[in-house]
Amino acid sequence: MNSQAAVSVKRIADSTVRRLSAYLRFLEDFEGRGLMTISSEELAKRGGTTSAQVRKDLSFFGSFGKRGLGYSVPELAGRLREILGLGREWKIVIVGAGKIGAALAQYRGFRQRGFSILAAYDNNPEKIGRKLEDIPVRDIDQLERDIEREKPDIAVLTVPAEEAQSVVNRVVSVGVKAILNFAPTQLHAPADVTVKTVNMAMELEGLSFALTNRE
Amino acid sequence: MNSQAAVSVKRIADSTVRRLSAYLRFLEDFEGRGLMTISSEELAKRGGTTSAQVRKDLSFFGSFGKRGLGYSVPELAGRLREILGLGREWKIVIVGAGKIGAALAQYRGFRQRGFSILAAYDNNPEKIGRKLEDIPVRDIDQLERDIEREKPDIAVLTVPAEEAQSVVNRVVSVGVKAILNFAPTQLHAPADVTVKTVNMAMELEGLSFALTNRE
DNA sequence: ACATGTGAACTGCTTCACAGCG
DNA sequence: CGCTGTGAAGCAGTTCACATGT
Repeated sequence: MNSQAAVSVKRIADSTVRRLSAYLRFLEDFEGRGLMTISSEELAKRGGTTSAQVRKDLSFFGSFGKRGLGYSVPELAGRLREILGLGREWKIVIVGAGKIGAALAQYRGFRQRGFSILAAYDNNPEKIGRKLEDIPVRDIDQLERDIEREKPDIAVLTVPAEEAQSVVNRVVSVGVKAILNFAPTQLHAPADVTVKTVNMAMELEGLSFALTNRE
Repeated sequence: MNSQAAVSVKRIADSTVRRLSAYLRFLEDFEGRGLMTISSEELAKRGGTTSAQVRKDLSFFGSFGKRGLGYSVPELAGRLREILGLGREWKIVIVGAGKIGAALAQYRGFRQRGFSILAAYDNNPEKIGRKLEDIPVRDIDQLERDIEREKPDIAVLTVPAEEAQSVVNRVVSVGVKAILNFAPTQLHAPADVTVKTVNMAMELEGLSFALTNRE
């Protein structure tokens, strides 16, 4: 009934997208083992959720299963890649070539999923001109010029908290619409810019809370 | 009316705890600037939420404000530290001394909030016996023995995805009740063990989805 | 017979709106 | 009067349960 792949008729919840991402990982695992079909129940068990949740998540995008049978592993994997926008290559710049920036630059998970790192930026003259693995470290003064020319899709922020908002303003001013923030600070950006923050301090405090408040 | 500090009468939502953590950060910022009181409205603006949300979040734990005035910055900061369990020192072990493990070992945010890293563990003989900054890298074979002796509160996992579940099983078997997982995989643990996962691949896919599905 | 797809019921987080109190 | 604290209302995400299709 619904032939288009990624129709967001309704607004899709963040939690749903995260689960789709998890399902895709399991499917790739199953694909590697040569399994051809999988049920919502099996997918649910792996992902720590329920079969109804799996079916509901998928139903926002179409009807990919066969009643009485389950889902075709390769087909569903393909559909999920389409839905998640993993069919194309996304270009990334890393802003901040400190410890975390360097670790990310060398993280192989990026490439594996079609994320290609163009460059890292820093203001430290010691680092500018060097390479992280095979990624050039450039002067942060070039940031806007380079972005306008190379049009990266995503900016990854690994600068100190105090500088993060100013970097957001700079990359947004030259058209970046997606930001992955590792600085432990709340960022403000226009509504058409998606910001995801990974905040280790916050996660640790969540663990501290959990350890403290259980009877 | 409610004299105890951290009474979880109701189950506190994860989202609430994350916001409390954010409020504390802002309060520390205000404290540094010598400001003495703050309203729920100001706290909300900074945190990208609403004043009602701030008041509701705090109301789960008591009545810390003064009507017509707002909150005392130092008092509220103290209360939040108490609620989040930041009054004491938490002991951490890092399992996996790869790029990310090394970056975390050197991350100053841990110490600042009272998280003290005891050691890192790896199975690579090249790394065992060395130090990351001033944190010893030990043989992962010692993991259980050391945990039983040193009783760390939190295990941070920076091992490959394939090994993550087995490390969970090992640390849980010797009493660890809180895990911060950086491996891109779904982990299963007993109900009394809190697991938080930081999954960069998932965040990136969330950005990919957002970039793909907007009209 | 079996597993999907989906309206309906439910649960729980967020927002509203105002009473309460400094 | 101003801002907190909080029941009540509203809304969104999850779970239920069953009709549907193979």
